[in-house]
Amino acid sequence: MKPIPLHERIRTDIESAIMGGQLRPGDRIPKETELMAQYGCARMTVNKALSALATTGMLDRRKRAGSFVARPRAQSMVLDIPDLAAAIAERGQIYGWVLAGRKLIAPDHADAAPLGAFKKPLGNVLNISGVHFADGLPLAHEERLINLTLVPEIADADLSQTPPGSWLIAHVPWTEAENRISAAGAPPAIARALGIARGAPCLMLERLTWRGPDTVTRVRQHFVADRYELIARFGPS
Amino acid sequence: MKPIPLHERIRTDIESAIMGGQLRPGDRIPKETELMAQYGCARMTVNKALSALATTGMLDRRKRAGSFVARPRAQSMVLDIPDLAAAIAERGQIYGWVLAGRKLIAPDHADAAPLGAFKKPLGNVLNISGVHFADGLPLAHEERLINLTLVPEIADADLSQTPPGSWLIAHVPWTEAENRISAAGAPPAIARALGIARGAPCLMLERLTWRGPDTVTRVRQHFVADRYELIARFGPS
DNA sequence: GTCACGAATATGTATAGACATATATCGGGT
DNA sequence: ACCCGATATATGTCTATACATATTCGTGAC
Repeated sequence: MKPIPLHERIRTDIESAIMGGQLRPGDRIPKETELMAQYGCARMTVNKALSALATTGMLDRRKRAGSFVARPRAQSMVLDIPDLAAAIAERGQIYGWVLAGRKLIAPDHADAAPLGAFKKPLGNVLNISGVHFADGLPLAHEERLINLTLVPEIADADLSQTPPGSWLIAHVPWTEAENRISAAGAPPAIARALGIARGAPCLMLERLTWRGPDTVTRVRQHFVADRYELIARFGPS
Repeated sequence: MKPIPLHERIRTDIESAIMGGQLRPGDRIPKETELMAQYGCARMTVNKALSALATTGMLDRRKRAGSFVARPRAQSMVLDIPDLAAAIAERGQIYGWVLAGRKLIAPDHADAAPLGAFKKPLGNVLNISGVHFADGLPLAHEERLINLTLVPEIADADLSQTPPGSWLIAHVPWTEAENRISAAGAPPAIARALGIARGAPCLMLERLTWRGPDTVTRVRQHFVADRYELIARFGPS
């Protein structure tokens, strides 16, 4: 039917032995030559399997000592932060975006500060704000700063049709990003835009995106509390 | 000085070409035989580099067609969800835990339902609630269900000293976990425990942990809004 | 023109061997 | 007892080769 590659079989064998508890953290697993004999294959094949497990952090390999089951490290999970338009469409709702504000900020203005952390010569900054809708209901307010020096083309984009996040994801590569996730009461202006009470609980997502040493954009999104959640998973998808 | 493995150099070369924008999504990269000539090495070495890039989702490889720079998929980031005790200690604060409630729930009770999703024979369930403190200030309320069938030893643990999360992370391996992150207004009981107003915004984290097909534990934490945030990063740490 | 089939091609998997490198262990000297 | 260096050992990297497999592409039949 489907011939599973041998190196993959070795990998999953060990993986499930760890998952199932037969191999516990700190335990030593058979050395490459032993597995090689056990599976009747070349060492490179075993090595490929074990190297893969090592890079995913499931094994700890030390020369001369052997390979050991890694102790449960910091619980790092994969968090999918999708493009909002795509995420809403995927869950079968109709996406909408209303541009509320668009203005240029001089590089020395206080509001532009978050983008200027690394490199001195900062050009003009574009400030965008608007609201994301799902099935006509306000879902999130977004306020964004965009470094025009790095992304001059966006000055010509029609951001009343395409939300800036979707535009950027399709046009600008980035090398590094940081998301801060917290909760906050809705500030008056945002509460008004979202049609909720002042101080009503919101999920706040703040993302900074860099390309090399330069900050590309910073976005701050306020989600209406019970209309959105982020999901982070770990394990066999 | 530092002999960097060749396959790693090839990998980082291509990686930075993508990051830097010289290679754009959809672009085709040189075929293995070309890179092999360019670096003067065997194909296996090139293959190792490209396979690694493919498994991290940076390349899209198709037989006969070639290797292509992957389009920016769902922006998946690494979210560190640390043990609270460790996280608070790390940021230089004094950690505290107060156990508020501890009771057994019969397997057929409605409250035990979240743990019984997969496998029928569910034993007793332990219900724990308490509050985490940082520097004496309430930080988070926690309510947890623990599957006693999988973790019978915890019945004897002193959970008034050690919070259940720290105990579990040290004693129980898990294979899969899911975190849901949202915002919510504090319910009355939790608001009272945290010393905040009813309905005050909270960051809510709900985590389900499995071992194989069995649910190990479910925890629901309410963080006081301005006292905690989660950070997810992507890129060169 | 279009559809089916075979050939060309890029990647996928695997092998057997070689040398490199880090380090745990064992001796030996003080 | 302690420190130090030699040695054995397990992994790390790389090569040259071989065959498998999935697609694309071109060719030819209809």
